[in-house]
Amino acid sequence: MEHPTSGRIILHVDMNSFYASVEMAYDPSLKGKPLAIAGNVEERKGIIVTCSYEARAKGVKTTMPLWQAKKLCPELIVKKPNFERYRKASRAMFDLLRDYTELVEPVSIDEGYIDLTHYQGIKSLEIAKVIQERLLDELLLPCSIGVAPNKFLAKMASNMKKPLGITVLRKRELSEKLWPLPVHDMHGVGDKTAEKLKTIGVNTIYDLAHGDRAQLKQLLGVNGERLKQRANGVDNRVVNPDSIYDFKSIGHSTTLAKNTTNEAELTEILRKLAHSVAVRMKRKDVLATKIFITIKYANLQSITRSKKLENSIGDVDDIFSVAKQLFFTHWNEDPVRLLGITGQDLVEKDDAMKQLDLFTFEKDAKEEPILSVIEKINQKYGNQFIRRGVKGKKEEDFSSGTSFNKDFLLE
DNA sequence: TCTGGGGTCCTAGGACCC
DNA sequence: TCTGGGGTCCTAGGACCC
Repeated sequence: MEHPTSGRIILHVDMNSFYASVEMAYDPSLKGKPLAIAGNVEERKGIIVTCSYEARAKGVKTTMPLWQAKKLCPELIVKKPNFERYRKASRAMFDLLRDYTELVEPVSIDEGYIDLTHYQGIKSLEIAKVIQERLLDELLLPCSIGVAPNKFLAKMASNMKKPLGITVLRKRELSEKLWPLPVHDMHGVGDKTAEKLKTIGVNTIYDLAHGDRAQLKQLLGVNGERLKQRANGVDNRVVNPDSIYDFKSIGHSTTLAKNTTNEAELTEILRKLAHSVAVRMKRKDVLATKIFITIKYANLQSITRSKKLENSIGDVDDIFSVAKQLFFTHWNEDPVRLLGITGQDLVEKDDAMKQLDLFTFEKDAKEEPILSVIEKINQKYGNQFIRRGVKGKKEEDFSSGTSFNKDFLLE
């Protein structure tokens, strides 16, 4: 019998500067200009979330404070994020991918894996080209695609040519295409891990691929062994279209306009956060068995404190009461910069009533006065871009607005 | 002159149990 | 009459990703 994870063909589709591209699709006059999406600078949330390639050319980067970006690029056009738009564009994109296979796994709002192993007739590279062209022609959205025998290599491949690249990464090409890269470029290796690896002389992916297994395990735990495997092109994770239904926590947090020690103010923020969490839990028909709070102080140090509950809860008042108790037990009375509440260990409240957030009407979402990308496309091409749903559930009108469980993930 | 908000997975120590 | 060894649960925190 064939091994389920051998000889596969996996594509990783990664949208290029997604939020900025969606804004350009809405307003073509923005095309070719340095554009950044950033939060509210008055409320200290003015960091760059995404920016166009024209802005990147001037040195503007994700997470950079707005003032710094403007210094580098005075003509920078700045827009606040419009998540409703991005979710619509995201759905259109995944629907387009589902024209080729049901084996589509969204990993965030703007990227996903598809498994073409059993695709009949056409070469995978040809399909990648068609997908890229269609996303650009029909949705006006550019993407990069990686084609490889597993998820890790597909992810690394999609990253190799941006924007609008297609990269095929075969096992036999590892030494030439993957191994020369610095180990920090690997998906799963951040600053801390790269720093640790440096101490044992691992600087490139080649070094990691040939590193001592026991030494890596001692340094990084199970992650060390896994990273070595990945560096050698081994990754057996399957493409799972149902992973979007699998959520483990629901949380909200907010950076305050000003640091504060005012108890009434802090209590009020906790109440609002509890409300947001409760609304989303209710929408997904789940209850939480564990409540977490996050407190970030002025020095940017944050702490989390949690409470495991006897009975799972979902009601605003219950969430608020647990969060408030946690906060006033653990708060050191220093000025607070950020507060967050998260519900974890989620259980289904009522299976029969369960509604998947992906297809749920969002009552509090504002209607958009201007036409969405999808609506524009549908006017132009007819309704061919509203496609079948997942698991036989009927789709609702796009204009109603939709939510996506990995909705606020960034680029 | 500064660092958002949404997540996932892993580790580690202490309590507790057999 | 001097301290095994395996397991689970709870809590806190680190690292990483988009």
